[in-house]
This record gives sequence, C-alpha cells and structure tokens, in this order.
Amino acid sequence: MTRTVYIVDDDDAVRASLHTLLSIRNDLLIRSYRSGDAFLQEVNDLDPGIVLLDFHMPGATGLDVLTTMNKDPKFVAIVLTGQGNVGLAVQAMKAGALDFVEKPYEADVLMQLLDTAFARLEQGSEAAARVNAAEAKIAKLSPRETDVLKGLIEGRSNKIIAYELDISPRTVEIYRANLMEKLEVRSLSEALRIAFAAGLFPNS
Amino acid sequence: MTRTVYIVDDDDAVRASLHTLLSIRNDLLIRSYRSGDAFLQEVNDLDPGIVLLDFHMPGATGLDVLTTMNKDPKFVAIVLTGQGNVGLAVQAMKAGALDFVEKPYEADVLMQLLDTAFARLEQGSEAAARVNAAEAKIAKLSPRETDVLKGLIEGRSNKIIAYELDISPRTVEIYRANLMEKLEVRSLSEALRIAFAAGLFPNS
DNA sequence: TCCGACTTAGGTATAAGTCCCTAAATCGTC
DNA sequence: GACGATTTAGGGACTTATACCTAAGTCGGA
Repeated sequence: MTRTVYIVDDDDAVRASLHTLLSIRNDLLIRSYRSGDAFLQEVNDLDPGIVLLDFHMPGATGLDVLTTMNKDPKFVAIVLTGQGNVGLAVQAMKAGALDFVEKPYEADVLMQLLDTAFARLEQGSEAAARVNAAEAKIAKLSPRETDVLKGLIEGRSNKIIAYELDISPRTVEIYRANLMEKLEVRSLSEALRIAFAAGLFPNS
Repeated sequence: MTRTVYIVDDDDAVRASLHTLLSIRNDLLIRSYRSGDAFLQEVNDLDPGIVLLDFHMPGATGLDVLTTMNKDPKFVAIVLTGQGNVGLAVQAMKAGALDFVEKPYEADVLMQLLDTAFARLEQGSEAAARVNAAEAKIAKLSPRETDVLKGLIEGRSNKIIAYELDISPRTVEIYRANLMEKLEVRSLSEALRIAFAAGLFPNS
C-alpha cells in the first residue's frame, strides 16, 4: 500500500524542511503544493493520503481547504501553522482536522500524528469501500427491481408488493430473483445487509 | 421538553454571572456545580443537557470531565475557559467538546452555541433512543432465541440453523415465532432492522 | 411445592418463496 | 434492423415458513 503525504504550504522553506523530515521514512510518497488553490485543483484526482496543511496562505486558506474536503474520507488533515490561536484551532477541529499544531513542531510528535492519521485513514477507507461496494451493486438494479427491493426492505410479501406495483406476483418473483443475482446474494438477509450498507434504510 | 444546562465552574462569580445570563431564557433549567468532581459524582443520574465546563479547576479538570462523559450522548459540552491556549483547545475538541470559548465570552455567541448544542443533543438522544429500544427488545430473547436470530442474520434457513444447533427444525420454528413476537415484528426484515440497530451486525 | 419461563418436539394445514421451463412487447444501441 | 436489457406473465414442482393444535422435562423463584 502506498502511503501518501500531501504538503500544502506557501513557504518554500517549510515545504523543504517537511520534505526532509518525512524522507526519513522511506515508505512515504510525498507531494508538495505551494498553495491551497493548487491543492484544491487536483484534489479530486488524488489518491487517499494525509494532508499537512498550513493555515495562513494567500488564496484559499487552510480552513477553505478543510471545508472543501470535509466529508471526503480519502483525506485526513493535520493543520500546521505559525500564528495560531484558540479560535482558529477550534475552527479547524470543527472542520474535521485530526490535529492543529503550532510551529515549531517537534519531529517525533509529528511522526506520531502521522501514524494516527494513517490509522484513521485506513478505517475510513475500509468503511467507504464497503459503502461503495454496496452502492455499486444497488446501482446495477433496474427501476422495477429497486421497487421490489424497497418492498422487501419494508417487510412486504411478494403478493403485497405485486398489488402495490400493480403487476403480477409472478413478475415480482422474477424481479426478486434478478436482484438477488445482481446483488450476488443467496438470502434475503444478505440482500438487506447490502441495502443497509448502501444507506437505503429508513432510520425512523 | 425540559432543556437543562449544567454549569461546572469553581469560580462563584462565573457561576453567578452565567446563571443570570441564562435566566433570560425562561425555558432553561439551570444546575450549578462548584467542581468537576461534584459534577462527575452525579453524572450518571442526571437528565440529558448541555454542560458549560470550565477547564482549569481543582480536582477533576474540564478535560477529565470531558473524557469521562465522552461517549455519553446524554451530554453536549461547551468549554468556557479563562487561560486558554491552542493545545488545550485541541485536546478539548478531540475529547468531544462542541466548542472551546475563551472568557470573556460574548453573550449572544454563547446563546447561539447553546442552540447548536441543544440541536445536537436532540439528534444524539433520538439516535440513542433507537439503539436503546432495539437493545431492550433483543435483551428479552432467551439464549436459544438469540442463537436462532443470529442464524437468521447470517441468512440461514430454519433447517440449517436446526442442524447447527443440533435440535429439531420444528423447535427452530418455535424459537423463530417467539422471537418475532418478542421483537414485536411481523416480518424478517423488521427483525433484522432491530438487530442492525442494536449493533448485532457483522460489518465485515 | 407449585408457577412460570425455557427448552424441546410432533402433527396438519395453509401460505409463501424458489427453481425449472417458455414467451412476448418495448426501448435504446450499434 | 438485429441484439440486449427491461418489463411483463404463465405453469408446475419443490422447498420453506407460518399458524394452529398438543405435550413434557428442567430449573429457578415465590
């Protein structure tokens, strides 16, 4: 597995020093960006990784970057900043940063943070992978098959579903068999589990 | 609905001033504690509410209180502190505080924070109530009924479950009927939904 | 000691779901 | 215009599940 670290800082010296520091660990792929804007332009095409983020930058600030990639589980951000204060730290943490560290940082603290960040990244991408797999399977279903799945989720029998969709129970059976095949499952419970994972479920 | 605010601060003047400020809103029930220890002693018996928490206190600090009630969705904490710094703010946010505000705070900022906090509290307690209801129903099941439910979750038929438990398929049918009754559901899908909600499900 | 819950099990009937076969109209794509 | 996917549907055999009936042994608590 490639462990990628993105450095986003407008200060050449900071980028260089971080690069040197991180190069101690030879399992890291390091990419540097000289502004938040430059990073945001490419963010959709990037592999998952850790983002070491400066707060004060011309153009998009660290907070802008954080809010943009807020819910994307592909990235875990650590804010590294020169002039920090409580308000900024709180904002950054609310925006989902793993940590907010004032420069000068200690090398071993940063290294430990990186490990934590990679651990969280893995958790997040496992969860995301499960959701993705489930959604991909659901997406294969035809509209009618999806209708039937919804009926099954609600706990209705083929007969009732047929009545609601105004089609023959026989046809419901066929859609049901089709969706089981497309979802690659052999039991209703497995099908429902995929529906759960894909967020198809009513929480009420 | 009673909206409760707990004030935890060792400074008499701060407690009094917060009390006065919050009294403007006559829908709030206000309780004050002069130390983190005093609050923690009662925390298990308290109703859900917002905790306005000082950081620097003799005995249990604000962070101690935060970590103790960390995962309890009954409370949402806002840290109000005199001498704050970035490190403390980050620790508090990591420990689950909704916000970290330095004194002197502005009254309207605090009021807005309270609204946000109550909103989050309601979300959390709705979710918690669902989980509780589900767990309570699962807890009613006898050991054998639970075994059968696990088999159903795995997508096995009565016959297979009977074989695995080394009992008659007939008996599995009875347990199954019993658990449907105890769970107050009429379909497998509803039963599985309760099992999901109770966290009985394998994520792998 | 008796009551209630849990565990176990059979019979019989009906309902529901699955698995095999076939078949045709529609609709968009190459 | 032919090909594939979608939607629609029937028959028949087989498997599963449900809904009713009864019944008995164990074990802990009132």
